[in-house]
Amino acid sequence: MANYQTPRGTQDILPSQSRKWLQIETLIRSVCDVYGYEEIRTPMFEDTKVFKRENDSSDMVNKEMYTFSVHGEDSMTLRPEGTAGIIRSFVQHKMYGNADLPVKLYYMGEMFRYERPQKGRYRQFNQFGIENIGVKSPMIDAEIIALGYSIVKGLGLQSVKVLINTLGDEQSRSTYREVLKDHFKDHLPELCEDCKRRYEINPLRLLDCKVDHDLECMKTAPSLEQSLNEESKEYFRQVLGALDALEIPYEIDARLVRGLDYYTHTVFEVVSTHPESGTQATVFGGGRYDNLVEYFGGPQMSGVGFGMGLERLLILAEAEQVPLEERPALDAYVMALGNVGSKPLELATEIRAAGYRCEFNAVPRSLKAQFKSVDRFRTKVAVIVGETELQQGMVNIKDIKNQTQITVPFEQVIDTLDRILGGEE
RNA sequence: GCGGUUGUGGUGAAGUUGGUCAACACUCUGGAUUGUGGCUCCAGCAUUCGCGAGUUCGAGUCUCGUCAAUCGCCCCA
Repeated sequence: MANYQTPRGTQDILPSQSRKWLQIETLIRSVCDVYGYEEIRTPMFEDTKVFKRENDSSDMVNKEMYTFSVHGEDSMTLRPEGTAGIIRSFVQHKMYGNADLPVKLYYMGEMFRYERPQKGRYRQFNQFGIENIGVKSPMIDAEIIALGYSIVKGLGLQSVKVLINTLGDEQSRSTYREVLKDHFKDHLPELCEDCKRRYEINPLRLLDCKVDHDLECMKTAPSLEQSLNEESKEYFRQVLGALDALEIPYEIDARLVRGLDYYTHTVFEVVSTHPESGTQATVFGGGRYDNLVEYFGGPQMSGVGFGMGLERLLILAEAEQVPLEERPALDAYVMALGNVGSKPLELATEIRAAGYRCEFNAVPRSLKAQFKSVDRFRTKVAVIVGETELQQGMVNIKDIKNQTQITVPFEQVIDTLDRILGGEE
């Protein structure tokens, strides 16, 4: 028969892992809360046009999407990233009319990309991200980097660094595009196949090619900086100044241009330098977008945001031995000796109602086996229901740590637990 | 989309030039000890080696296909 298993590039998150997920998610939500970002939940799929924008040349948009159409309706696509859906929602609900700009949103959830899976790269993956829309300020660019940075640091990750660059405003950017094309025009034959393709669709990406890295024409390529207008330079200076003031270490990486071509001004990427992260080193990355809101039909309004891959965060947390939560110890385990009917379940229910984590023995088992369960659950108190005591309305309560045992009437079980468990905290 | 490596029980894994019983360790289950465990001792736990074909008298071991994981390229969170 068929062997059922998770589809390629997807994974089951089992309880031992989901505890860690919950821990990370909780940390993220608390940081967002402090920074005044509120959660937005948009659909898992959108009209394909939301993700496939005109003039967008990235491969992600071109071929890595899960696109489908059912019952002859419009083409839909499983979201490959968070920003597009949020901007769509921002415009649809006219959030630009909000009295308090910027609008500060965060999202967390599954994203889908048809790619070849690798460590830290899956077809269904979880991403957390924020978008700050409506106010264009270098202070906000720095603020969101600080937010992301504090999550990474809050998790205890050490080996990360912030890479940052600026693409300048629309004008600077297109000026540079032409300057670059001009420069490489005579060197086209030397370039690799990918670069020839990039030359046409997105010359900016020529700069971070790994194959042609050492070519002479790469080294002599004009830098983006020369094409920046004064306004763009000043903007970037202020972003860096703010990062300095916040004592966030960064590295300016002139090659950093990022994949999505809606970015303007600041782009950044926080990468891990830990060997475990392999080639999938980016922990979070993003940048400012001046024209996206307008593209979706809103007013001319700038925004800035980033996306963070949670699987990677988890991999890094484990690689750096960050202590993640274990299953909490059990407060009480109700053991059954002989024929005691439903009494263990009754007691367990009562104990649970009192707010204690409690398990009970449901099938006839030897005392030894039951004590093994007690040990495995790291139980604090064993409640032992025996036939003899049951007839007298009594039950044994054993403090596992101190190895002391007393016999009390049913009515005093909770009081006794309160005393034992309350005393140790 | 391209190239490399790997795939044996719940877990970690041995498996020699293809030749009966698929080692060992941990976990788990039961017993010694039907009502008080964590030590010890004993016993049990893979009709089967990712899946499917093929070669062979015989395949975990060879071939092909397929699925998956992983590393690198591409791309990117």
